[in-house]
Amino acid sequence: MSLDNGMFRPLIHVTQIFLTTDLKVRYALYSLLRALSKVCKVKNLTLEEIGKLAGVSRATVSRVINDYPYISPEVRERVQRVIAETGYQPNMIARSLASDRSNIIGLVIPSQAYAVFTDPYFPRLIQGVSQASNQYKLTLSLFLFHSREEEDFTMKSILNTGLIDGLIITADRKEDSIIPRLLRHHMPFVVIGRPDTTPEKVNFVDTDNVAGARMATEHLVSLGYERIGIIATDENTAGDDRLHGYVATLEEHGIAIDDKLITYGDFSVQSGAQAMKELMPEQPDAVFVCSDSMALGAMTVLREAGISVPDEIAIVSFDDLPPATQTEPRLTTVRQPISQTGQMAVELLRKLISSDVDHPVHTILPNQLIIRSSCGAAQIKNLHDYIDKNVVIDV
Amino acid sequence: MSLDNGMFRPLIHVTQIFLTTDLKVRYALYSLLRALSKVCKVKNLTLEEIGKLAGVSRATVSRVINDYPYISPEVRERVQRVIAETGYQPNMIARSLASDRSNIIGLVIPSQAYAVFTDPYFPRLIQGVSQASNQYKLTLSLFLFHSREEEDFTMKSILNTGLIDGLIITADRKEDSIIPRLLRHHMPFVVIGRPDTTPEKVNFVDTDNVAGARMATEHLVSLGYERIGIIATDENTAGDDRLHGYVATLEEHGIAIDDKLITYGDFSVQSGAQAMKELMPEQPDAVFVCSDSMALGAMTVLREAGISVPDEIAIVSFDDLPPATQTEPRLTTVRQPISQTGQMAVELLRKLISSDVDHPVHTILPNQLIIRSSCGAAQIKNLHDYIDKNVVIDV
DNA sequence: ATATTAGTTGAGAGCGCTCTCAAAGATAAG
DNA sequence: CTTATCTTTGAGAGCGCTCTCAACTAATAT
Repeated sequence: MSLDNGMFRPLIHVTQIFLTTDLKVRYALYSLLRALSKVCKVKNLTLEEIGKLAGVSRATVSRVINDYPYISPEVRERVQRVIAETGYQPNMIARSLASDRSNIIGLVIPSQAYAVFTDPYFPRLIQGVSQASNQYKLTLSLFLFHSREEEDFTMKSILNTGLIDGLIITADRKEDSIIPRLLRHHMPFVVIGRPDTTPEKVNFVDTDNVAGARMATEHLVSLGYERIGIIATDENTAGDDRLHGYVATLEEHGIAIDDKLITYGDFSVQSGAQAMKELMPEQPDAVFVCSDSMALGAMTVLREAGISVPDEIAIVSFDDLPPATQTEPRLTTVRQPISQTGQMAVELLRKLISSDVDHPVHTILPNQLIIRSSCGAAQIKNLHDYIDKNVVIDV
Repeated sequence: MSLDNGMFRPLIHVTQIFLTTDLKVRYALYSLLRALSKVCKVKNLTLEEIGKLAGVSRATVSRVINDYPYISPEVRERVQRVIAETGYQPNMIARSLASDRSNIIGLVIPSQAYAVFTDPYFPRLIQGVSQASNQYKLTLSLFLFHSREEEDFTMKSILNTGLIDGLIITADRKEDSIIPRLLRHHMPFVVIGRPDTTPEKVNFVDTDNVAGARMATEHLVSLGYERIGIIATDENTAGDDRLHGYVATLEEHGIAIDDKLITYGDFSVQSGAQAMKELMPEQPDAVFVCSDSMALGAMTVLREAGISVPDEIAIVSFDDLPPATQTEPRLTTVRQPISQTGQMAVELLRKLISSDVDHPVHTILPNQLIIRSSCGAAQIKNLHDYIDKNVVIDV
């Protein structure tokens, strides 16, 4: 780039300024450089230059930075001082090229479902993944897709350009999952939520949806409810597992399963409202709603119909996200450790990337039942009966 | 890595397989490679190897890929065929190192405010940014911070390691903004929302909050309301601008500003409820609530108090996010083009990165007034009076 | 005493790309 | 036919790191 085209553009790169061997001159040049950096973008220092400043070779500086043993204390100290003084940080891209590892992981959300941008579940999950990424000095890339062509194109580049070390997949489709493709490319990845196909070959982190649904249903049964409906979801395995937990619990208690009491939504508020409208003619005395968002919709419908919660119908939901404490009455719900799920996924992915894992790992995190007002427990039962590590009373 | 440690680990890297000059042998080797790739991770092809397969040099392949002119049609065709057959994609990291450009941009959310993970505004914004990033083949990195130390550390690495080409900043703090730091480092960046300090030096994309608030307030005034309250926010410039539009409009109509009718929230549902409780003793006949989320909280409080919307109090809000159509009555609200804001930010950032922009650019996108039921317009006015490009009637 | 080992450093060869430069052939102009 | 210009290609020098190898010193074993 010549100086005359676009005078004073903030991109004049200054290199090779440290080639002189006189230490005083070098330090003078460094001050100059610092002054210059106030005006324009100055090229970052390199290992070589730090080496020159510290009077050692590039290799030695690299060793100090990467905590290799076998460096004399004096040299290490000298190099570290220069690094501290200059604020040097190694160029990630060069490092990636040389080490064949970018320290960039991707969070992929293949589904284009409306709920992905609506349900507070995802921000929370992203927060957990982000926090763990920061902690482990990984750069987190986010991949959302707005059409199948876009997904196809972007996935191709993720898999072939070598930029991404590994992936975390969430909200995958049941049909046409992207998992086989990842498996084929031998890309390290962790799925959040139980994969629908070949879970045995896949590393995943999930919460114990069956046990969570069992707790919720058991709670309703123990409170004496008998016509217990469910608003499940049929587009993902979490919904399947929760439905399964519900069915199993009722059967254990000898309560017949009534298909008319089983409805489905898609995690959105509207779908919860819709499902509750389907359920009302069946006159359930309690409903296990498989997400807080759907419970929000369901409760709005009940209020409009003048049906009181929990007096005429009890509600227990799933997630324990902010909406759960903003309803009237506040929701009894199964708390998922969402942020922790994201963190565990990152930790597992790290192990996969460094080949520390030989066989697929399945991490299942426990859920808790949070008892508030929507289930009617306060009116009926002595709450002290519920003292249990998996139950929190927050009436 | 030796073969005997951890047999068949999927990381055996195969290189230099194309060194032979006999074309038939080379193709045979390629088939072998493909078979091998079913079993283990095979090193990606390189420019050099594609060149060998096409019988040209690395430089020529690079030219084909980067659409340089001055390539003979036959050579271009031949190279493209090899690329298509092999599915070759250039290694992004090597490309970044050589070109000093990573094509990675960062989305930074410095604020640790609760609302960031709660207000549906952010998912929508992220969606817009992501969509434009995909479109322009940029990789989007997400930077959320959970503590000041984490922010400090991560920003340092963003600014010094050369991984990130440019940043999009949103939800910046008013106090202790990160903008000066970015300016000092000459990092290309675009702010979403008007920056509080030195906006003249900063590239930003914002929606026209003043005009939006004017439309909302004007609408309420034109419907005959006289005691018009506001739930603003004081932690960011969007709130300032909306308050400003509200005040200006009332003054223009000769309506005295009553400080008791001005309250503040923080975009959360709870804060909206809280503010409405403060407002109720003042008996406003209409309230301009500066976000849908806060309007949600406000309307819950009103319903609990048995105050009917819009019969006893009219509500107009801001955002037009999903909650706006899920309330009863549905919200009259100022629609922000949130996704488009994110897209514009990416487009502007691209220009900044390639130094196509000399002076700071300020893009202000127009908002629309969406008239639904919560303002009482349906009962009072002939809606056809509102035919205007900035007004949508959706009663 | 010498041989061996451990500790400490630098030289230098990559990683897979981009981009400049020069060379060679083709074409147009004199 | 020569000279100038345009088109087309390859060689090769980086980009800023990592990592192997070899060299040298100092400490320990034989």
